[in-house]
Amino acid sequence: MSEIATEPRWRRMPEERPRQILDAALSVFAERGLAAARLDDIAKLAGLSKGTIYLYFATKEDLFREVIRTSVIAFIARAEAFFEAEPDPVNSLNAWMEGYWGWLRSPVFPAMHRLVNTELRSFPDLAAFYTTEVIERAQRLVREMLERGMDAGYFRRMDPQVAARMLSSLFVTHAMWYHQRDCFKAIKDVGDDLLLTQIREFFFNAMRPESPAASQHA
Amino acid sequence: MSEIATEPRWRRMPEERPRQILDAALSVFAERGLAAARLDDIAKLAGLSKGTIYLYFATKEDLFREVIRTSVIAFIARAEAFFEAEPDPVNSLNAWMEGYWGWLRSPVFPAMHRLVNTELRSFPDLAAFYTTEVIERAQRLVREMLERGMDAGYFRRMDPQVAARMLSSLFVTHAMWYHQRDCFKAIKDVGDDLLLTQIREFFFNAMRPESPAASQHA
DNA sequence: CTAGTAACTTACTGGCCAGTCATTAAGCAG
DNA sequence: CTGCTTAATGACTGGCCAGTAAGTTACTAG
Repeated sequence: MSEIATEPRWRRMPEERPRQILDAALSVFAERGLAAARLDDIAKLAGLSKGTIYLYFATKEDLFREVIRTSVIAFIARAEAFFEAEPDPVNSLNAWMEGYWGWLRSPVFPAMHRLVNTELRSFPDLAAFYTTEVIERAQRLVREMLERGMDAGYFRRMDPQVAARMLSSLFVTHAMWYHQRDCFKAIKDVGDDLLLTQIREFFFNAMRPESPAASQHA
Repeated sequence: MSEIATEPRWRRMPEERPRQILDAALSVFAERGLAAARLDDIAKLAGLSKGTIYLYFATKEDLFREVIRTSVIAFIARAEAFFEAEPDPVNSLNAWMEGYWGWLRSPVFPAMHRLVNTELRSFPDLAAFYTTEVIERAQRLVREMLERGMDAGYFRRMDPQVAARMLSSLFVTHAMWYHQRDCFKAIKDVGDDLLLTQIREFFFNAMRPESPAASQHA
């Protein structure tokens, strides 16, 4: 009798729930992995109860699948936006690096990477989709930028496919380390931007044209 | 009374047990991951009972620690010993690359990498162990080789820590792709040795001195 | 104000599995 | 053969957590 009913203990938000759950799930999956993620933790982070999750998703794996699917779609949309930008190879490559690095640092990537590396065999449909629609598409674009850079004399001549692979290699690993900075102390003290700069400079150094006078070591 | 006692139901083999358990554990950890690995499965594969494992290892994590120690640290220790014996930076670096690449292609690595990327966050003490005993030790070794190479003028001057990180980055990612060749078609057609050559050449190109004329700095 | 119902919660269940311990049996010494 | 030591077993326990369902509350139409 004393208290006025100010706030209800919970609200009905059937429209917003799926989005809230997916966001929380992504966060928890990214941090803990699929097996170690607790649905109670996801519920708590989303500000609702575990039972509510089961109103919108049938099982834990179903939820995981949906998280990945929506994240991939978001990534592709963003990547395509980058690709429409510059025709200049160095500018577009720099823009791509910046955008790629931004995406890699988002919580989407570690979950994605985990799926690819560990849980791929459980989701064959997602595996095929990811390979053709994400990896090969991105690789082709980078390769084209590098080829133009070689034609312009900005980069040394080498197999552009290999060069694109090397660039991806550097980015992917550094992104994984970035997401585990507390474990990998070598990364911990290095700022996000500096990390990108280091990768870029290392890559550009590897790609810089030969000096007129050739020098070799045994 | 009918059967002649031919074989005992089990034998005493206190010397062989640890080795058997570690082998089985590596195999199961590789296939299922740390959290999903069942000690009963490990016991079954090793041909003994779960209780026996606890005669030799205190906990599951302890077993994992020992698996890591025997499979990885032995490799690093060998490399360190080799590095002591071979003072020439380029020779020792080439030897390191060859040995590293060989180890990365063994089934030990994907298991290790998977565990580190997906599950180590859930086991902080294991993470700390892995960081200090594996990563930092290997990184220090590579860094010292690179520093000597810079001092000798073989490599351009740059932060040796960063250079070591870049080298690791290239190797780790390529190893993962190598182990998933059927998914990553970019790697599929490239032979093992060629892959190593590509990585080595890319890295040496990134590290080659700015100007060949000015490579006599001590 | 009052049902009615859809959204949400909470307390519970059942299965799984790391770790334990009382028991069994291999191997050996005398 | 006998008795002792200890390697090894396997049934058991206790806790954790995905998934469930009965109960509760917010909202709404009349």
